[in-house]
Parts: sequence; structure tokens; C-alpha cells
Amino acid sequence: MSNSNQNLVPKPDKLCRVPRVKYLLKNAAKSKSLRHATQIHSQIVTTNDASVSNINSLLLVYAKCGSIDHTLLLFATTPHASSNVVTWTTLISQLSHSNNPSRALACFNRMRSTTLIYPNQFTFSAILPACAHAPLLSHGQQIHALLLKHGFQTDTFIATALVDMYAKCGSMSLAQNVFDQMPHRNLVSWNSIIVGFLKNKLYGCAIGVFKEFIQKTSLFPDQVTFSSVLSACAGLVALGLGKQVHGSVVKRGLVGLVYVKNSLVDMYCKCGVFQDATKLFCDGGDRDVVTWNVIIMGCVHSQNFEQACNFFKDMIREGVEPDETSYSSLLQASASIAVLAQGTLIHSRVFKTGHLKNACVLSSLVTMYGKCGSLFDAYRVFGEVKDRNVVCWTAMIAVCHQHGCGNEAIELFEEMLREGVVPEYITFVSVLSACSHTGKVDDGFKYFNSMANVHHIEPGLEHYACMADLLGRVGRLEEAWRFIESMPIEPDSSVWGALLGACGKHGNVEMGREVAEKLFKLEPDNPGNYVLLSNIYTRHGMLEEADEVRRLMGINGVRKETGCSWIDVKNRTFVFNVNDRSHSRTQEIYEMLQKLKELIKRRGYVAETQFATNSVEGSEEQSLWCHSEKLALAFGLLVLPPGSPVRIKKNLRTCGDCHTVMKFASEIFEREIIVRDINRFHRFTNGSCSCRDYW
DNA sequence: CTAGGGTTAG
Repeated sequence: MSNSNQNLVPKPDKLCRVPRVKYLLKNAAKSKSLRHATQIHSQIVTTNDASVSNINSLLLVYAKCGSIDHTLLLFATTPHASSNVVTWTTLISQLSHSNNPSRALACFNRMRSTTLIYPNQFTFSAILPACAHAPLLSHGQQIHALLLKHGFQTDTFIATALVDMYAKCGSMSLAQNVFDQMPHRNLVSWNSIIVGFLKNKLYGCAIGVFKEFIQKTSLFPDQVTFSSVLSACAGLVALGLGKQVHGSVVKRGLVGLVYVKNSLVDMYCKCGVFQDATKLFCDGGDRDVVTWNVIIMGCVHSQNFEQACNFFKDMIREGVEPDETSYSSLLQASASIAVLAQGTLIHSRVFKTGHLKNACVLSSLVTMYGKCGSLFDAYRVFGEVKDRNVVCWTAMIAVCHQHGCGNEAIELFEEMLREGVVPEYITFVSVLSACSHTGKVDDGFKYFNSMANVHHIEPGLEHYACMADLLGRVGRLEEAWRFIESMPIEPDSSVWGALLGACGKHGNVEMGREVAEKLFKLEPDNPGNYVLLSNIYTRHGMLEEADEVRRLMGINGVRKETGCSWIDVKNRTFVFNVNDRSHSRTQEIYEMLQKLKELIKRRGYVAETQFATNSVEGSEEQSLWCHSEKLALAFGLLVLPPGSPVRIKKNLRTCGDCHTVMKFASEIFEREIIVRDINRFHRFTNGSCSCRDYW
């Protein structure tokens, strides 16, 4: 070994130690290893190397390792730490970014009360994110005033932090004000205002600023710009624009970056082109938990529930740990499939992975249990939630309503208001529906009027439809008509549809015809309207007119959706169509139905042949006994253990005759029978239904 | 030695 080589090895003398500590600190910050940090800490102490700059670096390393406790301890135990503005700034910055906005603010105030220490520009840009994070507009404004006094308003870092703070506190006008007055703006400044508009759901403004940014500056958009703009496109459901942005992303070579990719996949999902989203998702490249969440949600929104569950399994197989969003989306999928066993399995998984505290997960659980037909479990989960937010309350109210417990839904709503939780747009949809199903017209109007007057929520079509239903159900058809005519927004098919249903219920042929004609224009392809009007005519003996409606249906090429029911038995789903004879136990099923028919006839059952729609004269009764939900019931009675509940799902509204039969069956077989039809639950026990025959 | 912006959920 030559002499020159030996000289390259650092000597353990005092001169070499200072850079060595700096080097170690840098590495520790990168590796985020708390063990390394504590080792360096003891080295600094034993070698008497506790210079202010080393202590400050170490503070930062502790914070980067995620240990605010170590940071605070070091600050408290270092003499003279509180006499250095950099030390304070480091501490404040780390508190701001570690979910401790109030501690950051307290720290800032303590620093200010320390004489001879004055905040510098770094301190201000460190404290503003705390106000943004809280969010605390009044504190932010105070700090704004303070930094004006110090003359820092032209600093690009500080002004950018101000824009972000005002945006996150919900005041885009103040954010825009600061932005407009900036003498110099860089990429981060532009990104901040774009993100601000995005977060305040002002998607059009976000895109407007983006266009201005492209035209007026020579700066290049980065992944932050693109992911935000794509998110705005998703919010606007602007596929054309989204594709254009996708083009720019490709041109800039940023398509592989995971943030950008996630936003792209999400944009395609939200714009309804799920195929494009899947293609992009499968194209390879980096995927993180958000990529998976986005595609799973995309499946849910495009009704591909099975696929959502499969993606979830793939995600786990690839070693990506699901987070709260994943569980929330998966629960939505299984709520829609409504397999209670699967939902329960996910519940236990959520419990095991410690995600049972998240409000969204809990709300999804409530909804899942509700949609799987278990009001009891939904209530149980709801009862365990500590901090119920409006989402939780709304979920529980909706579940009650779907299960026919309108009174309980309204009581829950009142309880929610008493607890000071502010209701939202969707909350009122469930509350007004509950009023309608319980015939509470006055309460309904009270809540409806409180929307605008008390809660400043503009009623939408869903709410007007509820009100039309509310008046229509109790037979106040003329009032309902006038109510619709007085609407400030154009009534759509859901509003007129509610009134048509009421015309059917109360046998108003004249109004029914008029309403149906409006509906035929609004949605010529919806078979439900033709069927409703035809049924109104049939019940009034106007058979020619009924035939005419059916002919019109044929001319318009509308086909009635065929009834289909399914039932889950031991992790398998069995599907039954109307008149189904394809099941291997068909003979037993029809024998079971025959037996049931004889039993209930002795108890007074009379076939309600008006629900027999597609049959030859004289065989109406027979056709009723081929309805899919009856077939599923018979199969359930055959294979399910005695006493266990029968859970049936149906793709259409359940028919009146089946409803009656289910009531009888629940009594005779001493079983709970739960039928989920297209819009609600029927829970049959001891001969009666939870809907009180009112649906 | 200290500073500002990001995707998903009812």
C-alpha cells in the first residue's frame, strides 16, 4: 500500500469530526432511521459537538424519522435552544407538518414572547401551513398582518404559503388577492392556486388558471400541476379536456409518475370510460395503494362489483396493504352485491387491521349491513362510533328508511340536529323520503323549508321528487301537481314518476294519463311508466286503453325487464328468472310452492291476479306462482337450515301478490324472510312486513 | 442548520 493511498483515509482527529457528523446527519435524514439518529445524538453529546447547527440538523432528523417526541425532548434539553431562531423555525415547521397545527401555533407564540428573537421569512413560511392544516382562517389572517409589518409580503415562498393557507381555509377570494399581488410567481405558486380552486370544488376556475399558466408563463407544468388539473377534469366530467391533458402528460414524459397516473385513471373512471381506465391501470408502471383504490372505486361506480372484489384480492396478492379508502370502497361493492357473509368477513378484516376508527369506513359498514338486510348490525356498528360525523348519521338514517323504519329515521335526524351536526344535501333526501313513507306531510314540509331557510341548501330534483311523492301518497294529487308546476327548476322524470306512482295508488286515471304522457317524452325507454299506466287502465276496466299502452311500448321498442331474484346459500348465489325451470331441484321447488299455496289458501289467501301481467286468460294465478322471488323462497325453504333467515334479492319492485305470500310464509315456517327489491327492504316476520304494506 | 404545492372515499 502506497503512502499516497494512506493519506486518503480520514484521520480520527478533531478536524475531521465536524464534517463526519454532518455526513452522518444527512444520511440519517435520508434513511429515516430513528436508531441512527439516537446514535448520532449520543455521539454529539460524548464528543462535545453540540453546536447550534448540529442540534438543528438533529432536530430535523428526528422529525423526519416521525418522532416528534424526540424532537421536543431534544429542544427542551438543549441549553440555549430557545435563543436561536433557526431552532425555533425547525421545530415549528416540523409541528406544522406532523398533524400538530395547534402545537405549532403555540410554539410560534412562545417564540414571539421570547425577547430578542424575531421570526424570519423561513419562520413565516413554516407557520402558515399550520393555519392551513387546522384550518384556522383568523390565525392565518393575524399572521398575514404580522408578516406585512415585517415587510415579507413580496417573498415568493411566503406569498405562496399565504395562497395555500387562504385556499385551505376556504377563502379563494383572499387567496386570489394575494396571488394577484405577487411580484414574482414560480411553479409552486401557480400549483397552489390551481390546487386551491380544486379543493374548493371550483373545477372550472382551476382549469381556467391552468390555461392562463400555459399561455402566460414559460414555466413547465409538473406532476403536481397535472394531477390537480386532471382531478379538476374528473370533477367536471370533462373527458375531452382530460384526454387533451393526457396528451400533454405523455408529451412531457410524466405518464409513468404514480401521482399523475392515479389522477389519469381516476379521471377516466369518473368520465365513465372504465375501459380506458382499466387499460391505463394494466399498462404496467408503478402502482401504489391509491392506484388500486381508484380502480376499485371505478368498478363500484360502473357497477362492476365482482370486479371490484377481484381487484381487492389482486391488490393483497401483490403485497399492497389496503388502507381506509380501500375498505370503504370494498364495503360499498359488497353492499351492492349484498352478500351478508362476505360483508361480515370484511368487517372482521377491518377490525383486525385496526381501521375501525375511520368515519368513512364506519359509515360504509353501516350502509353495507343495511343493504345486506341487517338493520340490527347496522345499528350495532353505528352505536360503536364515537365521533359521528354527518356521513355516519346520514348513512344510518338512510338505512332506517330503507328498512321501512321511517319514524326512527326522523328521530335519528332530530337527534343529529340536537348534537349540533350540520345536515347535508343527501341527508335531506333520506329524511324527506322517511316523511313520505310515514305519511308525515307537515313534518316533510317543515324539513323541506328548513333546507334553504336554516341550512342554506338549495333543494334539488331528489328533494322535489320526495315532496311530490309525499303529497301524492296521501292522495293530495292536485296539490302535488301544483307543487311540481311551481318548482324553480325543471322537473325531471323522477319528479313526474313519483306523481305517476301516486296516480296509480289512488286510481286517478285522468291525471295518470297526463303525467304518463310527459314521462313518455322524458324517458321513452323506461318500461316502468308504460307498465304503471297500463295497470291503472286495467284496474279501471279500461282494457282497450291498457292494450294501447302496451302496443305503444312495442312500437317504441321498449321491453319490460324480466323479473330475476337471487339467493345466497353457503357462499353460492342461486339465480332464478321468472318461470325458471333450469335448476336441478326444479321439481322439488314447484312442489314446495304447491304445498305453500294450499297451506295459505286455508288461511284466507286469494291470488291477487291484477299483478299477473303476461298471461293467458284464466291462467293468471298460475303465472303468479312462477314469479322469481317465489321460486327463490321455495328454494331457500328447501335448503336452508330450519329457523335461519331467508335473504332474497330482486332486480325489480316486488309484486303485491308475492308480498302477501311472503307474509304468510314467514308465519307458517316461522322464518324471517328478507326481500331486497330495487329500492327497499321488506322484512317479513310472523305474518307481517316491516314496510307495513306501504311501499 | 430553518421555508411553499399533489392523487382516492358517503
